Formats: sequence, structure tokens, C-alpha cells
Amino acid sequence: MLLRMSTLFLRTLREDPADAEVPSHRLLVRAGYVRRVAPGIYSWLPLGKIVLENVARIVREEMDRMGAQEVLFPALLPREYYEKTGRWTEYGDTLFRLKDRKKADYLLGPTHEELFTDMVKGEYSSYKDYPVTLYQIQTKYRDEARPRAGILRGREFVMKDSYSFDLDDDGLKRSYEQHRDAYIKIFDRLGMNYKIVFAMSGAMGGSASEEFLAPTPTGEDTFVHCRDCGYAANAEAFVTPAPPAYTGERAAQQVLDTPDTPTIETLVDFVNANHGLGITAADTLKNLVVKVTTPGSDTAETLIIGIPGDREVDFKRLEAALAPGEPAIFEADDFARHPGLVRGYIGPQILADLGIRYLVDPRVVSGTEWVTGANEPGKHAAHVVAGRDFTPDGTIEAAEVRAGDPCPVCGQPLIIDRGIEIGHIFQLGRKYADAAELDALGPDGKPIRITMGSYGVGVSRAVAVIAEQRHDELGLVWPREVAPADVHVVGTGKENQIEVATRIAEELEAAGLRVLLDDRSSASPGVKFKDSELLGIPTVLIVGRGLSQGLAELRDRVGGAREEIPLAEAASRVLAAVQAESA
RNA sequence: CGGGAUGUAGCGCAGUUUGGCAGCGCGCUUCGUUCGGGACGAAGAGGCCGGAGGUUCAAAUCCUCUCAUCCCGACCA
Repeated sequence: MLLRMSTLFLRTLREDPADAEVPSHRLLVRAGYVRRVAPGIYSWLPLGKIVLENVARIVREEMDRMGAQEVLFPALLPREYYEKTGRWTEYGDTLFRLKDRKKADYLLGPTHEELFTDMVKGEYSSYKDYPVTLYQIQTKYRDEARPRAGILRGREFVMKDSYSFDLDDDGLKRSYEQHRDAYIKIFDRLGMNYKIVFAMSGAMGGSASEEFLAPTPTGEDTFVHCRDCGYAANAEAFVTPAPPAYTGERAAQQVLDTPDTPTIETLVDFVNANHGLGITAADTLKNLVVKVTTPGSDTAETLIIGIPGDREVDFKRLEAALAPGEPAIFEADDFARHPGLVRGYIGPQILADLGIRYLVDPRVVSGTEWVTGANEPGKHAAHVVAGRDFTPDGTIEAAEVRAGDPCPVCGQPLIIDRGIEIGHIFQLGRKYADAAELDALGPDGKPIRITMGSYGVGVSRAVAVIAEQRHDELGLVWPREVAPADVHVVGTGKENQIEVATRIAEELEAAGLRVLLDDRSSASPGVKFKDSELLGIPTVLIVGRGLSQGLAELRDRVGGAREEIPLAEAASRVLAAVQAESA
């Protein structure tokens, strides 16, 4: 491959585009890789297209290597497939919907579980056919409420999704592990910095699930990890370690007058000042009322959640814990319907009598004592002991996770970071197989319900994440396998530099390298250097002022090293540099 | 959906307060010079000032409505 910049469809920008904030967006636009068409929708210019294809190629190679087979489904899908699994309604506004000329409903696929399941059902019917894993690399469409950060989070994006079909749970585990291994290879080859974290499978159903997160400050997922034992989980999947139960004696419950103390802060100050209690917010138990609706049901359950007063509720964690139920905040008119619940002064002592389910933070173990509401306006109770004065119906992960919280595995303080999801693997189970009645006929003549795994890689997102992780103040710095070329040959000067540069570029191309050649006659050296740095091809060879002394300059865009080398050796030195890295 | 900001040439922006010829930089075209850090000179091309309505002798500028985009939040494989 030899790309000549004299004719390449490329225009770099000297200034940052006004609508770009994050580095990947800024640089991909400035370097002429992508252009915005509409919010969250981008076009890929020639160099960007090459990078995108390189990522897709790496993904494809590793998927093929693990034995998955590639198919391609349409992006435009009829409603009926999504009707069967209930997702036509469940997906809500995020689904791009459209009608054909006959007014029939269609959608642009946000993901393709239904199609994969249906395809397998149509072709395979014997247990002898299984297991099988299929994948596709397809453009997906999601009408996100707020697309942002350029390519990082668009409404149209390229994703690899694969699905494994197994006869039993052991088979599913094997398929899952194979994907895990393949993903490690993929993200390593992509030159990414990433972490594998425990995740919730959420509303999709299923059990084991892990996310591949690329830590970046612009990330939108919060995750915790432990430097000592390697435990890592996203915030939704973090499991709070419970302290040991307390079995000693506790003082008797005591009701306190606490006028005008609807918040934890006012309560703590008041009881310390007026009742001589030296407590902190962590000694209080705050009780949050939510109503939980289950999809397909009209009635909402009233649920109370008790968490230590020094912590906020993390709504994402709460939702994940209640999925597929959907929590909503208790409003004033909800309180009006429950006269037993005194807003701001709710305590768990009476909940069993009211018949309201009560779930607590895992830190609220038997024998712990709390300052909490006394279920009367202006009154709280102290020495309220779990297991004695109230008995929770269970625990729930609803409290925020904080840096320094103990690791659930080894107890060391946890670190909190932000990351972007670049891959997700999970054991789906039988949700979609059930919906499609996907069975294999077993050796005993009885049907076996298939169990599935679902695995995704954000291909276009990966391009942005690499840009996010690999750039400097001058521009992009692509890993070699992803870069639009192996080497950027730059000819500067008014003598015959460009001719010589062209000759060397052709020689390198003949040797099998992918070459970008700056043979523009009008651009000044400064422009060519700036463009070279912006574009971020890992190896740069400059044929310029040194030509008269028979010298060229070899630059390493990654490490920044520069070296004058004899022109005669230029091609072989470039080859050596490229091969050293590929090895 | 809530909060904030912005819409003026391909890109980045000034001009709006206080109404009076549509501007600057980059890019683009032509000629000449220059050629290792986004060169210089000269001459050019390029605009429905987001849209609609209103006020006024006169509107990019003031008023009303509207559309769009970006950022933060909510939401999100």
C-alpha cells in the first residue's frame, strides 16, 4: 500500500473544532480521520476508514481463531423480531423506529440477539450441531438521549457482537472463557490499556458477566479496583463486604426529641448538642422510600431501603440491584397514601407491622445499633439494634461506593476510577432461547433448551479509545497494527528530495510495508512535520536537507527518538524498525 | 427531560452592550519569492449574519416566537 499525500483525500485542521472537547474527538477531526454529519453520527475519511478497518480486522482475526464464524445481518429490521422478546417496547426511545411505505414498523438494529437466535433455530436442530458461535461486525443504531464525545458515544457505531449457543452450562462457561481469552488478545493487539471488571448482567438476564474497561478520565463508567489482590468491579457490581455480627449487650432503645432535623446533618448536630450523644453520620440509619414497578405489571411495590447516613444512594446501583424492577422516588402524594410513613423521620421499627418490605445495606448486620427515625414528626430513636428492634427482609447494594472502602476479597482500601466500556462478555442463559423456543433434539429424543452467551466489542469506539489513550500534545500516536500506515515517508525541500522520497517509498511498498508518502510540492517543511505528528504514524522517514550529504532522518513517533542515517540504509532501517515492533 | 452556552465565509472567531458599507485569522485561487518546524509579498474568489415575524428611515445588532448545536446532569450494550 502506498498513499500519496499529493492526491490523498485529506485536509488537516490547524485549529481544534469548536464542538470537540475530549482529546480523541479533537484529534480525530483535526487529523482528518472523521467528520461530523449530525449529532452522534460521523463519516470516516480515507485514513480514518483504514484505521477502523484495521481494528475490525484484528477483531475478526481473533474471533476466527477461536472458531467463531462470521455472518452479517441487516441493520434494518422488521418489528416482529423485537416484538417476540418484548424489546420493541422495552427499548423505549433509544430504538430508532421507522415505517415503510406500507406503514409497517421497522427499526434500525441496536443489537441483534433476536436475529442470531432465529438464524440458529432455522438451521440447527440436533444436539450434534452444537456448540456453535456466530458473530458479526455491523453498524448499530441507538437514539441516545445525549450522544457525546464524538466517536466515543455516537448514535451510529460499529460493533462486533457474537453469540455462543451451547447445550449446557458447562459448555456456556467454556464459550465464555474462550471469548475472554480472545478479547484479551484483541485488546492487547490494539495497544490498549484496559481492565477486566465484574459487571452486572442487568436487565438482560443471565449470570456471569465481565466488562473490559479502558480507564480514561472521560470515561462514563465508574469502577473500583484493588491494588493488592486485583479485584475489580464496576460500581453496579461491587459487593459490599459485611462486617461480623455483634453479639454483645446493647443499651435499650431510646426515643429522642429532635425537632426540625429532617436531614442527617441536622440530626447529627442536634443529638450531639442536645442529647450528649457523640455520633457521626455513619452511626445513623437513613431510610429511603422507593416504589418499584416490574415490567408488565401496573402496580408498584413500596420498598424501604436502609443505608448508613453518611452515604448517598447510588441510583445506578439501586437500579441494578432491583432489575428488572424499576425504582422511582417516593413523591409527596405517595406519602399521602401511606400515613404510617412520616417523611424525614422513618424508622424500620414499624415496617414489619406495616407490611412494607425493608432491605438494608450489607453493613447493617445483626447486632449493630443505629440512630434512626422514630416514625413521629420531630422524633428519632437511638440504640436501635438490628435483629432486636427490627429485622430486615434482606440486604441490597444501593449505597454509593467510595474510594478507600474495603476490598471484598482482601480488605485493602479500594481505588475508584472511570473507564469506557470497550468490551462486554456475559452468560446470557436462556432468555432469548426461551423467547424463540430454541431447542436441540437430544440423544434421548427429548428437546434441550439452548443456553447462550453474548459478547460485544465496540469497534468504532475502540478507535476513539485508542486515540484517547495514545496521543500527545502534537497529535495521535497509533499502535502499529492500528495505524493507517507502517511508515510515513516525508520529502521536504526544493531539490530532488521528493523524487528520492518517492523512490524509497516505492521500495518500502515493494517490501510489503504500508506507506504514507508526503510528496506534496507546495507544503513547507513545517507543515509536513506538523501533519506527520498529527497523523501519528509510528515510524517517520524524512528525506530533506540532509540529502546532499546522503543522509535521511528516522523518527520514532512513539518514543520521540530521531536519528540521522545514511540514505542508502534508509529502506532497510525502516524495515528493521517496523519488523522489530511486529515481532 | 432539567441547567448552562452558542448559532456570522470551508474551519476558528470578532462585531450585538450604544442600530448606520459584512470583518479578522486559517484555508482556497493566481503570480513571484522561499524551502527543517504550521513561510513571505501582491492580487483575488467566497456570506440569506440559523429561521419566521415585528419595531425602525435603517436590524447581524432591539423585541417576540421558533429551530439547531455543544457542554453539565438525568438516561444509556
